[in-house]
Amino acid sequence: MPTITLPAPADFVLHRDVCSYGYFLLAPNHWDPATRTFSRILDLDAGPVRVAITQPGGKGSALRIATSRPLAAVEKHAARAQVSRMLRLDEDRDHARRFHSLDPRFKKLGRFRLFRSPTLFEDIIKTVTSCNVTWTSTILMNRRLCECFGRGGAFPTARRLARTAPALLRGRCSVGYRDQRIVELARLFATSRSTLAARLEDPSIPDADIRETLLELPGIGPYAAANIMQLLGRYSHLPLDTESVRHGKTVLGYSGSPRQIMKRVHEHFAPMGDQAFRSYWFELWEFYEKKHGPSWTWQRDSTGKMFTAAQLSK
DNA sequence: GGTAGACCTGGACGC
DNA sequence: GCGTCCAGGTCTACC
Repeated sequence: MPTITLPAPADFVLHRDVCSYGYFLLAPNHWDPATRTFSRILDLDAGPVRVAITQPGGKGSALRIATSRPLAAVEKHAARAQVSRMLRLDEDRDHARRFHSLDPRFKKLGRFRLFRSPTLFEDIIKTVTSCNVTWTSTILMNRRLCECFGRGGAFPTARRLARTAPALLRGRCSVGYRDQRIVELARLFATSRSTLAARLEDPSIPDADIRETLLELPGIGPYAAANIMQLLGRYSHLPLDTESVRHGKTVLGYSGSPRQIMKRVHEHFAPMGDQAFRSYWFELWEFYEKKHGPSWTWQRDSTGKMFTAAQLSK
């Protein structure tokens, strides 16, 4: 099998940094706990390719990317770029230092990277499919999106979804009333990619302006906007949802209405400033891992389907 | 600015 | 196997 290599930052640990956010459990992503291999289909210009990523040399060593077919030089470049985005290889020691100086609890484990998708569009659609549904439905929607509309099992591109009838999307992928919103989002990214995506990924634009832009998009409310912001590497806002309320009650000991608890959770993490989300998230993640063991041991079809609090309470 | 109700689906539950 | 209820953010209408 053809392979390419990708240098990793000195503190990078594949199993820890892949299994750091729920999206590693969503199609087309696949994590094999037994071999500690991350695999998925990437959609490259010349066609889809399956990649299987390992880190044979352990912490800080280069990543080995096995590909299902030989790649031309330009494709290797594109594959490396997509993998780098997914694994946040651009976040280096300075990011870790900044976060761990504010919240030293996670320094020993070295946690600060959060897994994301190879493209911003996939991150946004994954966020939309996680709104107002249980986690098992999110899993199902993403699987069907890849099966029905992705080239060779890849996540569908904006261009593909932009020319999909909403009713077809609903019928095949069980996305419900999100059908129209997903198609509208796809059209925005397919037709104005150069402006919208570039704006959202422009680090020189202040958080408040990015948030405002996100809130104008169909299907994106306060929760989704904050989540997309962390996926963009902006950690100042908290995506507060029912999980946050559960966390506020059970871990932080708050009581009151969901609204009151959310407000207190927000205030609790406010001192972390631009690192608030990382502090919040890894505290939440630690809670899940106490219940189910390290996230890199979770089986996609068992633990991976029921790690959230709603399932835990049953 | 705050709030009630509709939007869909899968899963749990009772019969 | 069927019907009912519930969980889950966003959006719109209304106060």
